[in-house]
Amino acid sequence: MQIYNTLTRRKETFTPLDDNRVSMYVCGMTVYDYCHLGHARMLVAFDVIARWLRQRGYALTYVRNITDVDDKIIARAAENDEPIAALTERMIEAMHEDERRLGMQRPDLEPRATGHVDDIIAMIETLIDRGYAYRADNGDVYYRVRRFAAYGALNNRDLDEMRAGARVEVEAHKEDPLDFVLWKHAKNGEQSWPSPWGEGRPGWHIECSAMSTCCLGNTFDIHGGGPDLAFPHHENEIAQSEAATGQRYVNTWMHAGALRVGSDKMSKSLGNFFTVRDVLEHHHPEVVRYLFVASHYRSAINYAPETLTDARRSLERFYNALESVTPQQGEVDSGYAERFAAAMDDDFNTPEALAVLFELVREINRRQGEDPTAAAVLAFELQRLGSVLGLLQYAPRDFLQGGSDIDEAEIERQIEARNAARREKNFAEADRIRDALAARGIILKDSRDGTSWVVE
RNA sequence: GGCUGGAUGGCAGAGUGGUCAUGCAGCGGACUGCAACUCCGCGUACGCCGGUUCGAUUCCGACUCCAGCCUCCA
Repeated sequence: MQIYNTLTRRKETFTPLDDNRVSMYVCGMTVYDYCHLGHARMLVAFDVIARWLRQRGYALTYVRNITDVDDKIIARAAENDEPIAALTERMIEAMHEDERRLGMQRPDLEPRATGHVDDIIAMIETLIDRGYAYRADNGDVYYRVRRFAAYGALNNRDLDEMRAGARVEVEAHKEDPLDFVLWKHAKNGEQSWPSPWGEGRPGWHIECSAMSTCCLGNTFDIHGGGPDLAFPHHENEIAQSEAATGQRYVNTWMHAGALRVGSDKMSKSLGNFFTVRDVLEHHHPEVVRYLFVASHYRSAINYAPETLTDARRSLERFYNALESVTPQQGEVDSGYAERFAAAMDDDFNTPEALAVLFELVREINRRQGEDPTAAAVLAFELQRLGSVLGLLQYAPRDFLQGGSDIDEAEIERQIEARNAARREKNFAEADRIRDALAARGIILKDSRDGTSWVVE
């Protein structure tokens, strides 16, 4: 299997540290608001990656953290006038619901920052002991970036050049503008924990170092995250962990591509985001998932509401094929599965894998007439491979008819009336009924077995 | 300015040194009472300029443009 490694900027043959066991840590959400589509894109990307690693027979431990202590959480809780824990619990629950609806498998572990404060403090103490961190006179603890020689390796950055262009605000307590905070001293009654440096709370970067090491060990196989985390977050994690343990931190770094809106990245700070729950009001969850899987996980996706309409049409092709056959297990040409696997083995090339599935669809449709059994067996294969991507999980009829509050019995009555008219060769009346339904977005499909309908 | 990545047919989106991506949309045909679904067929796509090569969209170099990161962000 080949995986693109951000660290080396090339595809590499993937070899786990421990035989067939794979350890993967992905940076998750800061839970102060609902997930938006950009988050969903990243979550789906790593869901597919996790699914394929397991499909390939690896015993995967997938860890994704939850950041439940942070400036924004504190600010939002104050804004809402609610306790921090109430806000974070609410958002975590919402996130899980979004995930469930998007057909995601849950990570094996979801450590929370607040549950690992002791580990965080211990790691900071080690860093101080080793000279990589210092307590400033205001009670903050900072990481001494220049002390870590390899700093910048993940992003191919040179410290001095960064400094030249840096718009780092003057922070009087830092020894160097590049230093970043490990422990923040508590200000007037903020949520805080006792520490050797006084009451305070962890900085953002340290929690991931502490939790990943805690869950997966000093060195593990894969570390992933969104496109905007490579710098500085992941760079800082490497600095913290390798300074603290003296060992290599991560072998393979993976970053998902951005989701853009127009020409901008979708982000909370730009305010141009669509929440997952809003989008799911109008679109089937699998359509959203298809949109992401139809692009390679590393490339940017330009989101516009129309892109989901296109995605739906493409998915309909799959479901149209599945609707007319009853999938059935049996001997099947392994060519499709092999090409599908080859695509997925090549850095999780889902667009290529989908192309194989579309070819499978064509063969199913072609065979239907003369060899229904072969078609049924191929349909089973289609569903099996689709499920690896988390697709084709719905009953075809439900997918094709879904999406609105329709009175099915009433539709059936209309269809019966139309078929009666057709039997009497009263095509004017038959067409009138069909057009009336079409005006409501309901499309009829006549076949040998009768008339079915789908929502446009 | 520095660092990364990108520019493929109407749109989306893979890929490759020399016959095919794939999907949507479009066009022609088949099926159908007519449609829808489906099937068959069609469209001289690879940003620009050089170079290497028998041959480059694919390799190399320059250029133009776009995006992300360099600050909290998935």
